[in-house]
Amino acid sequence: MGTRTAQFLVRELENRFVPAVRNCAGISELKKVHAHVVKLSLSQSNFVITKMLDCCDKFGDVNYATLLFEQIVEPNVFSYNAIIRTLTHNQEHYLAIRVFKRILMREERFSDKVPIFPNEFTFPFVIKSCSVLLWRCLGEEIHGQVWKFGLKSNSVTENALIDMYTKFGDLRNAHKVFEEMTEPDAVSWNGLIFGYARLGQMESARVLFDEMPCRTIVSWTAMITGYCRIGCYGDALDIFRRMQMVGIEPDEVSVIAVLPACAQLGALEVGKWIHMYSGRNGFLQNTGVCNTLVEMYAKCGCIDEAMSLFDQMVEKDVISWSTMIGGLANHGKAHASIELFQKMQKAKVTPNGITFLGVLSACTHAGLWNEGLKYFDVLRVEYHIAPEIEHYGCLVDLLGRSGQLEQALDAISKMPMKPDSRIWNSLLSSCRIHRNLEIAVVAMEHLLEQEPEESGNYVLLANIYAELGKWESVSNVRKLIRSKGIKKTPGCSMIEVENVVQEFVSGDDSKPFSRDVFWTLEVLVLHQTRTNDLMEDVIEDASQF
DNA sequence: CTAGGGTTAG
Repeated sequence: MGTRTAQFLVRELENRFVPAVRNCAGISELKKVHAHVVKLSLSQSNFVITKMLDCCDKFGDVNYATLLFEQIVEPNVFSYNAIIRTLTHNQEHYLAIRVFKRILMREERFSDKVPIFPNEFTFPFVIKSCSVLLWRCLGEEIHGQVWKFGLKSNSVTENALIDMYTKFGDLRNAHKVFEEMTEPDAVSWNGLIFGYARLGQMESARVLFDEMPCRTIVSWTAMITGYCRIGCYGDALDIFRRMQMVGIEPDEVSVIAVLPACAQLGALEVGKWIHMYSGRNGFLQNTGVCNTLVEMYAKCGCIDEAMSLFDQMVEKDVISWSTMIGGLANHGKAHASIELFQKMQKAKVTPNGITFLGVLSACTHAGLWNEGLKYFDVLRVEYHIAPEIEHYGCLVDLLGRSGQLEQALDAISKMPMKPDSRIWNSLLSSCRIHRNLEIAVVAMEHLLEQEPEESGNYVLLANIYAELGKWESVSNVRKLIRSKGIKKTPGCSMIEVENVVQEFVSGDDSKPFSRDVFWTLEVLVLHQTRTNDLMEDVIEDASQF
């Protein structure tokens, strides 16, 4: 039998494994196929191993992939690429780069062997891993390798470089790669747009967006995300509408991107339309779409609608549970929120730090101090979550509101991070409830040190003095505000009324119904005689109109 | 035999 015939037969044998590996429904099935591969002496076949590595990639089993790869004595560029791809796709970025380095080392150390050069299928993943790790000097080194291996005009590689530099916040080099491209495609433009969006520089993003010749749905979505990131939700909605006007049908990702804007603006009608649209197009199978819809309904005040959508979801992840738990807590339904958390544990979904923020705030709102303190321990001891500053905020809230002000102060001093203004604010308002001037002064000192320009802090201090009947101190604080020339930052909120999103800025009388609003507010205030001090300024403002 | 971009909870 000639060599050519033998090669043909081996190839034939290898090909038979392609459908077998492709049809594997999980890693255990792949292991069975692997057993056959070994039995037929094909465990060194780069072709078959590459197919199996792709399968590991699909099911996210990095360990098995590593095992498969490490037993090949002579990997070729296909198997190297497959293992790097698997590692990058499964967030093992450091390992991906280690394997890449092995290709380069091999070239130096085994010059007698068949050389292996990284190619256009290697670099996009290596560059991606490098950008996730934010490893700048390595990124520049790899950029050099791209030149060395003659890939500086491969568009996928160049686009990966653009993406990498924008992730580093290095728009200069991103532009440089872009300008050197012979024909930048949509991905290249989108890379730059997203780079500016990430930095919150939406004017620059907008210039590129208007200028680019080949806008895709990804470009529109990048703009929506960017506007949401800097809080320009109205602009995000505008872009979404314009996208539809030019005839682009929203997909799952763009729906997920625009719904937070609806939630923040209270644009319920748009949100409802997206819900219907998602139903028509089968998007409700997508957990992310449902998660953002639940969030939107909760933020727009439709907690029952949020709950029924949550109940109907085909698959709930940790975000779904956290959103619903937090939504219930924000609606004052503390017991329902805590119950749902217990259901989540029964459903064997592991909560994370954000889940506990919802639970803790529910406990605070319901006055379940001890329950809340218990959960603070549960998150640390049972789930090994390192509390972040927001969790300490909840802890200070729980201790403070239950009147344990010394313990709250003690907890703050034991925080592993520097307490910020929100922490001191929380303590301060607890001092006000429990009329503790001593600790209030401590909190106030820290607060004014951090935010000397924030007028609200002085108002809060004045209110505490007022509640304690120290009228002289009250007028001293007011004088202080005036002498420092501190301006009040106007409060602002938005709500949808008859399909139009209305923005309210405190003290603003330009709306046709401002009079009614202020009048209603006054009625409400009259019912709140105990908090007269706090509302004093509001009434003062209102009476001008 | 293989490749790249946009997405959700505080």
